[in-house]
Amino acid sequence: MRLDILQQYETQTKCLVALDSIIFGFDGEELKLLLVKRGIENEQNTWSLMGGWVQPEESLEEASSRILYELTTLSDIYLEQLYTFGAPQRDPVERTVSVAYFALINVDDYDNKISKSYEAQWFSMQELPPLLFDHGMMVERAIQHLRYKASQHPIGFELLPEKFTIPQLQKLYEAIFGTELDKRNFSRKLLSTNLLIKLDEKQRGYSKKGAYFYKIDEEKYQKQFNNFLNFLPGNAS
Amino acid sequence: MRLDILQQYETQTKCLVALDSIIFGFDGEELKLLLVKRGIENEQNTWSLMGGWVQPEESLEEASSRILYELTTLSDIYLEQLYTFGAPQRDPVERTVSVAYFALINVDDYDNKISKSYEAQWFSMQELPPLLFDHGMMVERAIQHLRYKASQHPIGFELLPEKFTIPQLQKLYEAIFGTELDKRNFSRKLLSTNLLIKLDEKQRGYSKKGAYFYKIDEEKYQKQFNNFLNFLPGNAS
DNA sequence: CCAAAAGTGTTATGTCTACACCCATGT
DNA sequence: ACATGGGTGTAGACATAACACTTTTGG
Repeated sequence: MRLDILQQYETQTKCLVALDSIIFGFDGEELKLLLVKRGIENEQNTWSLMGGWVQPEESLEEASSRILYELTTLSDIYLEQLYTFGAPQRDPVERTVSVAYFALINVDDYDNKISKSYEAQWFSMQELPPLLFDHGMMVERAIQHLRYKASQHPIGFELLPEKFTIPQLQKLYEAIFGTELDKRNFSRKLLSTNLLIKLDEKQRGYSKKGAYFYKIDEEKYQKQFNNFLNFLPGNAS
Repeated sequence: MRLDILQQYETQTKCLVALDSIIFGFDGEELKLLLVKRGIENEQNTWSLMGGWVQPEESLEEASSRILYELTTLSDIYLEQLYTFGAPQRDPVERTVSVAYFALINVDDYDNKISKSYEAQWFSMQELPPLLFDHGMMVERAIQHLRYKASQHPIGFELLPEKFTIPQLQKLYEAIFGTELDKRNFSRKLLSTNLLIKLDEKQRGYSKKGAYFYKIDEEKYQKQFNNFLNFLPGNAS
């Protein structure tokens, strides 16, 4: 029996194992996706998700943060495994199983630090270019998952700067769900979680009156990572 | 650029890609897990999830149904990708990335047809033996996911025979959530979905009065695979 | 002073929860 | 006739959804 099993290991064909990151950002108005240009075979200059290979001594999580760091020089990013894609012909060069991770970053944190070695660009979710391989499916699944997560967990904050206003947050949720929300209901629901701390400072320049900044109550946020809100808008029948 | 990329493919280390199935069943009283005995190195006679290797020409989904079929001779089983486990040392023999799928089957469908080549056995979720590798983590994640799914989607039916009674269904949900539910609220909520069709036939033998059988309205069930119930019990604060 | 966005309360509606009694039948 | 599980209704609490006016201030 023991030998049988060890022989089994030897006779199996191995696959390349890749990672691809669906990187969402928010610029205050629109939900964005970060893509890189990748030339490969006759798909030269196709836009693609940021990806890489898993290294012998690293876990999948480690690999995906490393790859994200290589592109953005950001660490401590919200990163979650999404789904694994392994259709035999998904990569025409060679069979590759790809584990997709989805990441949320604040566009402002990123913008300056962008590594020059990648041709990377933010795209509006409404105007995505054609994507490499099955990356379109990955993005589709990621947006679904983002909607679910945002409705159940206070995950939306990950996409905003440390200090943010309620109207900014509302715009973010409107962008994620592709719908309009009532600002009175929105702010009441949100504040009722007691996860937001109101600051004395107001946002200047955007509106005349100015909106108060809030920050997150990190402590409660960590503890209370369940039982959040039902943010599904009124017209979700 | 093109050559660079192709070279990259060649220089990457490949991994074994395995599949493991978390197979849930329900016997009318308890939620069960189907495990197989697997002797390997000094872990001989350890219980393990049913697993296998992905073959060169098959997708991950195909591989997991094939493996499930090999064990149960059942096809058309509810099967969903759960998570991919890839810690470098998770399999001491050789680095293996394992894609975990979770499956729901009706214990009655299975029992007779069980393939003799595997030493397989149903275990109560309360009395699981120690499991191989990181299979315990897989099971933990699977039960969490089952709870989520069962609360959001009419997925519980997959674990029951074609004809079932409301009390059976309630027992199933109680087993999944590890809690007691109010039968009046339960049946009202459930029937309000209009996904159940009441049959003329009554269950005999279990109770004196007998409970009516229901079956699922397949058509609606397929269409309405969203916006199901909030089944979280009253004490879920 | 006016335009533009911020901020705030109330009411009606629907949903959820808790709870208790009668029904059908096999023994 | 009685024990066992099946089946049903209601009232109070709570959450949601719809809705409009006042405030602030830069230009």
